[in-house]
Amino acid sequence: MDAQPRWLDPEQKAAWDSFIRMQETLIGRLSRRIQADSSMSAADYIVLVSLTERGGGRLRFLDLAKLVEWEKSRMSHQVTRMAKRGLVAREECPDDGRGAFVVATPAGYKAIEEAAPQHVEHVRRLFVDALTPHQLSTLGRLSQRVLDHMEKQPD
Amino acid sequence: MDAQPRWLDPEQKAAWDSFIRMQETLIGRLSRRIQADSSMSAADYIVLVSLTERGGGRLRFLDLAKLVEWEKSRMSHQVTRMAKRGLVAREECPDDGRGAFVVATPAGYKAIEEAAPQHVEHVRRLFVDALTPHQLSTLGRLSQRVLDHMEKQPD
DNA sequence: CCCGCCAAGTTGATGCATCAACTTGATGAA
DNA sequence: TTCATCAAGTTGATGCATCAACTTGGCGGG
Repeated sequence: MDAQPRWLDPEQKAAWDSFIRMQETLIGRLSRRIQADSSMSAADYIVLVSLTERGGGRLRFLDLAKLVEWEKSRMSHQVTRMAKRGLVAREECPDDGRGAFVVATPAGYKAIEEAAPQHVEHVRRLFVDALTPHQLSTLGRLSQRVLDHMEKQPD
Repeated sequence: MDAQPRWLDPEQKAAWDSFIRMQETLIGRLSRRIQADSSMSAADYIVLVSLTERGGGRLRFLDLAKLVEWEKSRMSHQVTRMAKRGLVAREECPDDGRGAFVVATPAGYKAIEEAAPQHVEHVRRLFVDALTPHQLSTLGRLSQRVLDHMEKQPD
């Protein structure tokens, strides 16, 4: 009944395997580094970077969620945890009774300002420095191409 | 005191951002697909593939963990969950009283045999088909290069 | 006005990831 | 033999991710 599965050919499979292993290793090492260097999680880091650098330290809940491309539920749980640790605070929105702002606290600013340079160093050391500038830009271009392709595809 | 942080230059940052977004989107969509198609998690899938295709359906615990490059604790929890769902079973090791085998059950085989072709189709559709063969092999080569580089780096 | 609908955000349940602490069995040296 | 040590695997605690169900407030039409 079914068509034969169309497996990847050896070259395709090798490329896919390398990509997957690289990506897992890299992300794993970077997150563990963030944790160890700053006692923040990778999720904390992303949220604080977006909030402070792109949102000026204060954003509506859903704007923040869109910025990092997270579901609102994920963000809500995350903000709850971060608020418990004092990295951000929730504030009411006067314009919209349902709404909420997320605000970076001074401790949040301090944490991100300390963590960011270290994180960048690790990105450099593990990733950027592995490639020539030309190779790096090729990898970026190919990534963007895959992204563009995915956006045209159904889920 | 500290040296100025050496931020990424705009080209580097663009490449890094594209890579990160691509990788997150891709992995996210593929895992959700596996879940939806087969009611297995991505973790279940990886374990079953390794166990059946590379381990002949039966492996010592730590061999399996090494194969997928997981910590033993992670694998132990995962095997517990999978055993509860009937995908694998634990068996005692006669040679080594501490040891344990992990064995794929018939249900495990059935699950992976149904899931694998669909998964490959999604990898093709989202990733492989986004690139020309030449681009794909370039991406594979660059990934491998980053991997090799990371292996030489301390944690 | 009021009612249905939608938008914003929360909550609870479940599964996954990680770390540290623990148990138990193998092993080699005195 | 016996003891210290190490290897194999488990367990518990905690935080993160995802899904579905829920609450509350805004909004537009009758």
